[in-house]
Parts: sequence; structure tokens; C-alpha cells
Amino acid sequence: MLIGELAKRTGCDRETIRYYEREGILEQPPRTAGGYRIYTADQLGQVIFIRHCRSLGMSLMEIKALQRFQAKPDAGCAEINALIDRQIDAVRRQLDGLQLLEKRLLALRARCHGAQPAAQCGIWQSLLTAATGGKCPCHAEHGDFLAGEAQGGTDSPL
Amino acid sequence: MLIGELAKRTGCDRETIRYYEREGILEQPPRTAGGYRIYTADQLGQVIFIRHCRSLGMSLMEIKALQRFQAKPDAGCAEINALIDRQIDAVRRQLDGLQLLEKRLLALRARCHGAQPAAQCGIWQSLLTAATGGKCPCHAEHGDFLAGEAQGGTDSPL
DNA sequence: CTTGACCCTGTAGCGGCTACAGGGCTTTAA
DNA sequence: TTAAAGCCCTGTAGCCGCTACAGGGTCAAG
Repeated sequence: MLIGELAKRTGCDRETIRYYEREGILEQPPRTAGGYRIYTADQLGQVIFIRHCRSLGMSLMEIKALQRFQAKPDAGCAEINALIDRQIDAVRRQLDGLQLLEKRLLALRARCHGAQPAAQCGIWQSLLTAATGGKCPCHAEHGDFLAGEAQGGTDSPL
Repeated sequence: MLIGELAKRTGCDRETIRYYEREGILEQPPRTAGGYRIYTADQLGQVIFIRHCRSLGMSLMEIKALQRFQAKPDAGCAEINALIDRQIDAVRRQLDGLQLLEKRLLALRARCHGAQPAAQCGIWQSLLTAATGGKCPCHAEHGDFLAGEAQGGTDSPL
């Protein structure tokens, strides 16, 4: 099967498949005389495996680490468990950050209803107040948003 | 004040401040004879404003759009409200994706306790099964993870 | 005059793709 | 025989918001 069919059967873009090959996460397939990549069911499985892991939030590096278990099925699986645990931790940290963010945005949103001139808009006023050192409704929890999290504390989408 | 002090007072890296200037999100400050940037309290406020908006998850583009209201305080604030609404929507979509992800990871994690050889590890077996078209515990909800979301449906950290 | 702390520009890297440009291969049909 | 259509190839650059240099200049204090 050529790359186009592999792409269709995995739902993974052609370019992405070639990208995986470049990154060494997908083995180099044999080629036709004309240079076309030829894939087998094996590679189909590999691409699905990669996409599956990606859909679980793993990085390509982590997937590479996982792939090493294919070669040594007798190795202990502690590393696999630890990997999943780390994913869960990361997801939870992101969830915490996003929940906080949602609260903040809602607090800010509550400051304005309807269409006023910007100068009277409670959202705009809050943003300006914060810029001059005042208190903002969104970062009311701990007073100063510059202090705690702003410098890479959490995994929130800063 | 020079860039180092501005950086210290805003908690924003020197390089990041210069980056904001390059991106046109921070106005170009005057310079000393030797070429050093000189900032005033105004710019201090601008940087705090930017960091504040970033901490609310806004992109630099969105912040730029917001800044335009500084020039025209009489414009209607509908756009501001819409911007915050979009943020809230985006955050909620991400939250949904992450919550699903957490469920999946936990389902997967439940497949293995303790240290076995990888070949016996339930996590590993599930991942392999999925790669050959079988059912995985993590994507059990709708059967096939290739179908729905995999192609950029949600904002989950795919 | 030197030291040391600051500042400058320009470029490259991160991750995981995505999107070209500019070309080659292969099959089918006129 | 040739042309068109549809696939494939490589290589490079762009996205986002920084971050991290290298290689140099400036400035105040001692």
C-alpha cells in the first residue's frame, strides 16, 4: 500500500506520516523503483499505535520510549505504569489550571452586560485597573497575579 | 527605567519584552545615545496589561485587538464581551477534552498493578490490541478512536 | 583603564504538525 | 504517441510564544 492509502486507513495525514518517519518514530519502509514508499499491515499497526498514544496525550518522545518495549517483552513494565501516571498527573494539573482560568474569565465576564461604550465597560475597566496595579475581579483569589503562577508555575495555557 | 528593571517589576523576561516589541504589541520606546531602551510607567502598565491578558489565555493577536480600544474609548464594547465569551468557550472545550482524557488514562491505568514483564502488562496489551484494530479500554466510549475526534474535532491536547 | 553589570542585534530552537514549491512516476485514454 | 490526471517525492518555511544563545557594545564605579 502506498502512503495515500495508509493515510486514509489511519486518518493520519500523509505529511504527518512522513514527519513521523523523519523523526524516527516510524521505521523507513522499502520503496518502489520510482521511490514510492510501500507499507504493509505492520506499519498500519504502527501508525495506529502512534495515533492512539497521541490521542492519550503522549509526546513523540514518550511514544518512542514505549516502542522500545516491543523489542524486549520481558522487561518490567514499571516504566509503562510510571509513564501513564505522569500523563494522569499532567492532565490533572492542566485541569486545575483551566478550572481556575474558567472561574477568572467568568468573574471578568460578569462585569459587563450589554453594549456600552468601552470606557464604561466593566471588563475593560477591570483590565485597565489591573494594568495600573489595582485589583481585578479575575485575579481576586490571591490579590496579585504577578506573584504566584505567572512565572511558569502551572501548566495552564499561559 | 531600562529593560532589566522593567523585567524585574513585571516578572516578564527581558527577551519576552523585546519579543513583544518585535511583534508590535508593545510600542517602541525611546533610546539612550548608546541604544538602550528607556521605559516609563506607561510601558510598565502596558506590559502588566499584556501579561494579565496572557494569564487569561488570550493570544497576542487578541491582546492587540483589545489594545485598539485604548484609542477609541467610545466604541461599543460588544467586541470585548465577545472576546471573553470566546475565551470561555475555548476553555470549556479544553476542559471537556481533558476530562475525557483523564477518564481514558484512568481506564488504561486500571489494567495493570505492580511489576510484571511487559508482555503481561495490561496497559501494554491494551495499547497493542488497539494497534491491531481491537478494542481498548481507554477508547471504549465510542468504540473507535480513529473515527470521531482524532481529526481535529476538539481542542484536546492532541 | 579596567572590571563587571548591564544592554544590543540576530539567529536558531522547542513540538507537532501543516503547507507549500517544484518536480517525478504511473496509469489511462484520445 | 502523447497528454492529462492523479498520485508520489524532497526540501523548506511557517505556526505560537517564547527561550537561549553568540558575539558584540555601553556605562558607571573604583
